[in-house]
Amino acid sequence: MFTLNPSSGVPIYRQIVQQARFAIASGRVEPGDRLPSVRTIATQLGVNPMTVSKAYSTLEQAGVVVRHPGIGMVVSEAGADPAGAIDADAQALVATAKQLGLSRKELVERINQQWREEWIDQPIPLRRSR
Amino acid sequence: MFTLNPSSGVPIYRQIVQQARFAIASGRVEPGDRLPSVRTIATQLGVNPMTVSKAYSTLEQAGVVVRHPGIGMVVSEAGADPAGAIDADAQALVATAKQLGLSRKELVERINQQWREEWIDQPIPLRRSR
DNA sequence: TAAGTGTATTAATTCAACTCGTACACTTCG
DNA sequence: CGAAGTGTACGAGTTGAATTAATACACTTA
Repeated sequence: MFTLNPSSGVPIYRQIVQQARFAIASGRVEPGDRLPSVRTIATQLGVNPMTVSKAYSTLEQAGVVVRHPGIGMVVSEAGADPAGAIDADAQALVATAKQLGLSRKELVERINQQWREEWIDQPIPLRRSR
Repeated sequence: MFTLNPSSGVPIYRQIVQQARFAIASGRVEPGDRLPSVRTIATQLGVNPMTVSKAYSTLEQAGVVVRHPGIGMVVSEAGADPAGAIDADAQALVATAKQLGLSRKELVERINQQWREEWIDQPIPLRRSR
């Protein structure tokens, strides 16, 4: 379920978080489903269980999964909504914009402009099952 | 023109950048105006000229000011547009959104929602002249 | 009770960010 | 030209957060 890209420079636990999020956003994993156990992933990837745990904690804090003691991490209903994943970034952006006296309209305009631009590098090479 | 807040934890050069930006956004400094020289500010704040230079380089890269060799840093026309100050944040947000498969419309929707919400704490205690 | 969950604690390491000292290239202006 | 003013390249020191790991623990299930 998870694959590491050691040369990417992206921390292991972040790669796990992103791949889990993507698996959910793409519908490959649905609300109510269990994510693989910490030790399963740790063994598979050859990393420490704590590293996986940190990834799971991050997901839990983001509301993507719910911890079920003795059972594992289960994808929450709200977790299926990818919009929640960007709330932190969005909040920071809006705060800065307000501080600078930008109007809501101007901010949205800026977002639209950014949307159109091309990207230099993709964050993580994900292989979509197709 | 500039004041440091040592206990804020915000790096010196960033404080300079932000205060300069705000001075411009508020109209206290206008396009065509010169910013104080590196050494003037360095002496005033008791920091190294290079630290101030780093702040100025940041502003130049952001298009807020233009370097005039032998003269100093001059506020550019485009620099008066505060929208440029949020480009970095906006870019990060858009990148995340795209990666998660959000549509442009959904992203904007989220921004609008954030805009309406109240804030727990203001990022920087700024005294608006009123 | 045995085997499975996730995690608190602690420590080692790494790495980027930040700041500074110094010397330099450059432009202006008398 | 030369003095006095611009900003900066280069190198080094320090610090602090982020990352990962080893180990032992609390908990639930069956």
